[in-house]
Amino acid sequence: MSSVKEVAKRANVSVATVSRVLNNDPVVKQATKEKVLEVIKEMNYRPNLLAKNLRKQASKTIVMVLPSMSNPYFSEIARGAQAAAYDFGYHIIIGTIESKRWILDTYVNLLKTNLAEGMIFVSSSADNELLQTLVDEYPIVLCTENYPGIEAVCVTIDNKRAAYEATVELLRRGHRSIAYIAGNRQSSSVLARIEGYKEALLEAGLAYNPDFVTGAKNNFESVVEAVNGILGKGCRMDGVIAHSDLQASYILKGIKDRRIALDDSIGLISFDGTFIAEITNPSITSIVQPLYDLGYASVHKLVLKLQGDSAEAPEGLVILPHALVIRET
Amino acid sequence: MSSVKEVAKRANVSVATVSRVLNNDPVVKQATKEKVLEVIKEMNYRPNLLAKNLRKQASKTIVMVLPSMSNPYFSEIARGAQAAAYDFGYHIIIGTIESKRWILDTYVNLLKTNLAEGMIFVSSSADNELLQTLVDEYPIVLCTENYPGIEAVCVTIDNKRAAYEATVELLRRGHRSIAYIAGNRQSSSVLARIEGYKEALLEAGLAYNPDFVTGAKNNFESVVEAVNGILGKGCRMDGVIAHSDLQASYILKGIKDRRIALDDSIGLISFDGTFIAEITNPSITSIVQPLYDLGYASVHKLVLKLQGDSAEAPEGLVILPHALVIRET
DNA sequence: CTGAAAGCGCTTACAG
DNA sequence: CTGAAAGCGCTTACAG
Repeated sequence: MSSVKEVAKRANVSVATVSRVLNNDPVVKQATKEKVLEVIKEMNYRPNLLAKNLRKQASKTIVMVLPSMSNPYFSEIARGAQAAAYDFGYHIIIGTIESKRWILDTYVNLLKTNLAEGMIFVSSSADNELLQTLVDEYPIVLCTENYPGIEAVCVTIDNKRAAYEATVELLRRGHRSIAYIAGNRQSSSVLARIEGYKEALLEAGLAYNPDFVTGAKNNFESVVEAVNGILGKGCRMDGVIAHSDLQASYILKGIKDRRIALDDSIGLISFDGTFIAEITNPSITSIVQPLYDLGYASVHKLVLKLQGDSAEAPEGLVILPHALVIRET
Repeated sequence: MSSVKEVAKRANVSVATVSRVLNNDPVVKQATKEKVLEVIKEMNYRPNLLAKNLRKQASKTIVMVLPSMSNPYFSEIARGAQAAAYDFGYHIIIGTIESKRWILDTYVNLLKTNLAEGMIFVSSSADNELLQTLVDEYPIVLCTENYPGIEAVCVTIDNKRAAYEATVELLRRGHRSIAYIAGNRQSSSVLARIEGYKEALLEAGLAYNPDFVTGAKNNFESVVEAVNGILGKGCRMDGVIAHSDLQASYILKGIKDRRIALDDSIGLISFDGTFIAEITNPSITSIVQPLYDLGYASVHKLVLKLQGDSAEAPEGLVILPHALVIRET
């Protein structure tokens, strides 16, 4: 209810002075400052940020879009992003796309209507075309998924290396027929991971057989279908690398339900390392991604861009470390 | 970059007319409207919502706070809330508290600085005292968790009834020593559930023994400790009701890891019915909550409040239906 | 060190 | 049906 005007009147100063106190302008005389602060407290005054934002032409708000929240993979990233936004003094709006274009548009509109200053795309939340037009006009950061041809900072892990390590681990255990259940899209991370998988096989003197590689959506039926598709080609497998913990958990469930003709003693390694990998039976060996840090770093880079700190202006790839954690599979 | 002013100039009308077109004021002559719309399109003009918000003294934004996102329980609620916000033309900021007071304060500040118009508290995201002061000043809706003495709409399920049904199911199967692993706090939902559990026992002619009831935090160690706490009192149990799917999954994990001296053939029923209950082995029988609907309805009620539609002004409890879904435990 | 005044980009009562 | 003007609550260059 109260405004700078009323505070000014009560404190016997001008609105300019109140504003200066509010913004910690060191030019204000100590005594004046104290009086104003006292009045502010006494009136329980809070500045109207709607006005401040308009005047400063800045919302101090960023948005992060993710495919969904149902996978704990994304919630961890969101958690890191939230912490970073707070640390750097920004508001953050976290939205899930759920594969619906109109939802994505809602968030993009925040940018277009000045309600947000920059945006972070996690995983494959948008297509190349949209991304290109946005990158030209607004500060954008990519998290997890790089887009070929798009000139934007991308914070991710070394997917190729990680898949390489997972494959090497399975080979080390003596597995020789390793299937790769990839993500749905031909995204850059999927491609990089398959590269790493391939490299490890070749290094071990094994042939790369495309029949052992297929994609699956993030639901039980699709994963069962994917594994059975490989099996159906007459391929026998003794190891599997899965695109996510969730996918791996579906494989275990499929095996248990006899929907998949495999034994759960199969070598199984998944990406992500969320708590999902720990609550299944058997628990799943996985490539643990630094999810919190990926979210945090993405926001950090975006803030750097917003503040136009050209010295630290981030460009290109930011690679964060992953780790292979051995569990029961 | 462009503003109503520039659009007005190009269309040879006043800014007032442009604004009327923007807001679909039917008073504008069709021809004028068309011309303005054309210029808007041609200039690719988007209104600056920072200005509109200030002028209208409304941000068209609501905030929903949840304890965390790591439990899919909360992400489903958030999903419903997001959909509702879109349907009713509001922006929504979804924040997770992570048990940190400073994070909660961040979101409360959105209210105090006019950046948000109303707030939804999911589960126990705030204490009674804070809630009371907020309810006095702002439109507030509670989701999932009712607070005694706080006069706010609360959207939830019939927790007592649900726990009653879960207990009856276990009794029906012949279980006679049923433990209740509750949530951490003495919240109203926990209390209601214990009531239902108690009622079912008494109806079956069994005694209610407080030794069989204990609380646990949402992590593995705490749940193991809770179950072993009951076991340590010399209580033998053949059935367990758990506060959440996650807790139930920890119990199964504890049994498998031999940290809990029970067999996984134990009767186990959990609350929530998220996908967690499906990926465990064995899968968990649970009380399925209408999570998406709880989120959706919470936003709907809040919007009703904001629009001051006193006819539909919501008051008191809104109870949504739950369902007992039998799985393997 | 402080104040008067302009202005951020909209909307809306008022007049015509 | 349309326009001129005031005003939402701030911040900031300018003058003193």
